Amino acid sequence: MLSIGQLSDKTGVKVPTIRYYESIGIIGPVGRSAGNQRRYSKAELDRLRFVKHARDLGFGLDAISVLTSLQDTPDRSCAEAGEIAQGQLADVRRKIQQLTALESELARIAGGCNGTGSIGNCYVLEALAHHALCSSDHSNASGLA
Amino acid sequence: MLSIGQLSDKTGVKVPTIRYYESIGIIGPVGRSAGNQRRYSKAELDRLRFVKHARDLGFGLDAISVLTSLQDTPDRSCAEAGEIAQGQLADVRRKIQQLTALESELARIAGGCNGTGSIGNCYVLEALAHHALCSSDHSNASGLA
DNA sequence: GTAATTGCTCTAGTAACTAGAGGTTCAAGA
DNA sequence: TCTTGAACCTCTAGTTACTAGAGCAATTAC
Repeated sequence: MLSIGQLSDKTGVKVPTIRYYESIGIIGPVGRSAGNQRRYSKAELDRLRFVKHARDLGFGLDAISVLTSLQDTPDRSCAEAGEIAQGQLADVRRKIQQLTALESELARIAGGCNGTGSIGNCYVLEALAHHALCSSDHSNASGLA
Repeated sequence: MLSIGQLSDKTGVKVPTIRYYESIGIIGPVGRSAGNQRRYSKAELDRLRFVKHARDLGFGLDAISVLTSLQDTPDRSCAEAGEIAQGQLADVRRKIQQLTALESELARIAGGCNGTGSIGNCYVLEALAHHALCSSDHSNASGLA
């Protein structure tokens, strides 16, 4: 049996995060020691590793909830799991596209400043003030950074 | 003079967001009508457009605060504005790199499921359970999606 | 046995908004 | 002028996925 600190070391998930996951039901409540401290078994270690891996791959906690609940019903079709993964892949691809557009815009804006001018005629501030100077349309791209 | 709704229409920034920006000082408090409703001038329209454009480019509100305060001191060097833009560019490039690594991993995982199997031997769930199946190291990539 | 570490619960804070309640003001038509 | 409906006001709370801190209890190593 592992303490919460040992579980944290083995998974790379921080202790407060583990407690947070328990509080929102991502991982179940777990047995306690005589002194009320959490004790984790191998099965719970595996589940947390699953959660960690999925988080690292960018899955939201809601999606992870669905995936873990799917694991508990081995007879159902795996189509749902496939769809979630496909959705996540589509998300990532969309974000890459938007970020790539932003990158070229930002490179142009940042490249226009050599640091020697004064604010009064700063290209960076000019460019930020006037969308017309932009080549691509990056509206609705917020929430990416 | 514009009402908050007209300002919203002209900038694409939603009404509650404008009030939120005012509450945190991103845009200043503004004149009011006899009935206590906000009234905006051309200068305030310009400032909100600047904020919107910078947000669309992924700048955080903290960075935007610095940039707008720079605008008010036209004599200072523009090096600071340049650094902020370079920092944002570096951020975007780092995110693109991480997302690209995630993309190939996810494509492999999602591609392993044709939706016809059952959960018991689902490749998606297998792959999520075992980091060892991954070719790249995507740890610490969370917070991207 | 004692000291250091680790654990416990609870509250509040982060970014950047969004949603809703409950009430007021404005603009246009009758 | 009156009325109606849209737009406005403030305030609180919720969102995602955690993180930080207070104040106290349990465990572990020496």
